[in-house]
Amino acid sequence: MVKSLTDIKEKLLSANLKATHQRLVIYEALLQEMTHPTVEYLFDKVKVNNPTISLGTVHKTLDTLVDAGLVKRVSSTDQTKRFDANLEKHNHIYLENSKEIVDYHDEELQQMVMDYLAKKKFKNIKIKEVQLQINADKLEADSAIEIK
Amino acid sequence: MVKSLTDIKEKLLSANLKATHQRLVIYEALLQEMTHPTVEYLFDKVKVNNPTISLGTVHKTLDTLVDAGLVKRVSSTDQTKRFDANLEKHNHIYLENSKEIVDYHDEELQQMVMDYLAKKKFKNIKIKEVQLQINADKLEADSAIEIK
DNA sequence: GTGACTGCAAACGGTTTGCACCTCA
DNA sequence: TGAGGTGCAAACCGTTTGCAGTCAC
Repeated sequence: MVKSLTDIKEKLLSANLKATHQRLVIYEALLQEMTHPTVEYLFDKVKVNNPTISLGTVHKTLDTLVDAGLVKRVSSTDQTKRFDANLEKHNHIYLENSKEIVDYHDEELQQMVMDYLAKKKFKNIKIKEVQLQINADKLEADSAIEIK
Repeated sequence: MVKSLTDIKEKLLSANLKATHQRLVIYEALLQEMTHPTVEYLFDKVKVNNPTISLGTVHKTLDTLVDAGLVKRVSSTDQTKRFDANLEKHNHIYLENSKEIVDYHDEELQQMVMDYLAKKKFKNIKIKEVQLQINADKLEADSAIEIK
């Protein structure tokens, strides 16, 4: 899942983007994140090894990556932008008591819901994708979550 | 679904909130909305008949209503707060091009997904509810959305 | 009457913009 | 070398805050 710098450079070039140092490190930083970081968070992370990078550049770069389809914006309840480098369709399990957010991949479920919705007659809208938000409680405080 | 002013007053009082004129009209305006309006939108709507109301009051009132559990905040991809007076379990259709968020009730779908998930062996978590996020585009700019 | 609420205006904070300089292809 | 990217600082805009005046109970 984690890509090498060469792979990332490849990705950028094939999206017709110049593979600048800033884009490389920002994209790399986002790929390493399992959570859905804010711009500020990525800025702080990247600044450690790239002290001259500017916050505006991080904003612009992330917007560029989203436009290029390399990265997604996720919706959130705070007013800050959050990003996700995981392009695979996946669902989120919100563990309310432990406040964790776990990814849940399930191709079959995805397909089942899409098929169901396709049969409904939705007028005037074109469905692009569905994402399930599962609210749950973790039963044993310190145990790992096992899915499937 | 749309409540009378007396009902709304009742609601406010039973939540230990003073039933001020501003709260009444803001809550009423939100209850009438199907598309999860922003603060600005509600402000403009309410200002027509209440020209002296202030934007800050709309912000404070909506926060108060959320704290009291009368209203929900919905997550969105823009940076503005959006609200929902519908407390029933339901799914959201995010219309990406028009930036609207529309409710989608579907008991059958809800049940189908819950049944599917019940068959999976989730270790260590207890599923409480599922909510579907449907990303879509509106096909005709000024048309109403018709579902089912 | 009093504590809570409103309206106003200033402050705040994340995002965007404009522009001179720089750099990748 | 030139088109496009970066860094910086100012502008922007939705939200929050502080406070004097007002209102619901």
